[in-house]
Amino acid sequence: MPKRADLSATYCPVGRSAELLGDRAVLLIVRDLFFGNRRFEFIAANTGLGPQLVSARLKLLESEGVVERRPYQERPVRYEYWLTDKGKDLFDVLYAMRGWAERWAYRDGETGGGPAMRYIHRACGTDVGTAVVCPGCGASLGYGDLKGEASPALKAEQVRRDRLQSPSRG
Amino acid sequence: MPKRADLSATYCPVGRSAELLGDRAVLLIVRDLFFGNRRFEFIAANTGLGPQLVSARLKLLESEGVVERRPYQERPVRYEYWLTDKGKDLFDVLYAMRGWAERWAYRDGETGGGPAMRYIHRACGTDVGTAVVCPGCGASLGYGDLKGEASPALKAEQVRRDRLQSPSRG
DNA sequence: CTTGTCACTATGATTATCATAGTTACTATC
DNA sequence: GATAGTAACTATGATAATCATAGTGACAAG
Repeated sequence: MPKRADLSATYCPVGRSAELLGDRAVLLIVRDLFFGNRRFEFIAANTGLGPQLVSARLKLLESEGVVERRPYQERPVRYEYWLTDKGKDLFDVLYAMRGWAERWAYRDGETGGGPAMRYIHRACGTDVGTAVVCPGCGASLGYGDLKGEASPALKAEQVRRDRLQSPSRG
Repeated sequence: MPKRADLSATYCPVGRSAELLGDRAVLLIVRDLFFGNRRFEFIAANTGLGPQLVSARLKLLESEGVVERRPYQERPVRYEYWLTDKGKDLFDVLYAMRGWAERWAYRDGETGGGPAMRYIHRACGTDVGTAVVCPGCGASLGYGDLKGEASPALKAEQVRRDRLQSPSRG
């Protein structure tokens, strides 16, 4: 395709977000980073995206200040990708996307009765469903307030990263 | 590019949403529909997208049950596009995107001091800023609870649809 | 000195997107 | 009644993004 039109030259805030977030690869990578999946190879494996796409998008996200590259070892130098504050602030967007999908994107019983991903309010232990305000205690819910638990179906499909993320538990 | 990988075959709710929402054109079109911009030509003009893209995406959105096509006149038959309940439920996602952009995507003073788009809680009149819970009365905020007001900068750039949307006020 | 790990880059085929122009089905004006 | 709108699209060709697959560089371990 010809160079895609630059839509960031708008005053509309949705338009500005869309320039970055209107991209499957970006969304999936950011999702994985929220899940604690920080290594290049695992991001590529878990998202199903090719390495060039992952590489290109991580560079884009870094240049946008959403992601930060940090070496986690020398000899050989290897990098991990971490969300910055600007990146962590995308939680609301992904959480809203998740809520919409839970309500509309599954056939009945597809996930075995419950949601594909359950969220528990850490402070009071309530299962929040797809709410943005805790139905138990009324607190508003942001990044860090929630503990996610994937359903068995979702867990089964996620790339196992036990080996690398917890090398001592082998 | 080769046929893009189908990522909807996942149990991850963000992945399922991303299949539809990870697309600039989809986001911009849905935004315009929320703004009440329901005609093909105006959507194309206001989003800056070409007619083939708008056509293709509207068909996709219709097949996904997000958008509904309704004739607004016979002779010749002309259609408008309306959000279904499933489509209206995307409000939270776009509102979260807007909030993120307001906080991160503008240089200081770019919009003349305030946000690019101001939202007022209809029930109590409070300017909600980028909150998901009204800072005035504590109610949670969804589609219909808010009244949006574009900043002068944003207004100036939007396609004027006064003529067609209110034909009587000429 | 061969194998393995991890973070990438290179290549070629395929397809989505863009800009521009054209089509269809009418109404309104000259 | 021929021409000029209007609105919702479709057709065409150029270009660039994406995919699958393979390869590279830097090092560690056996």
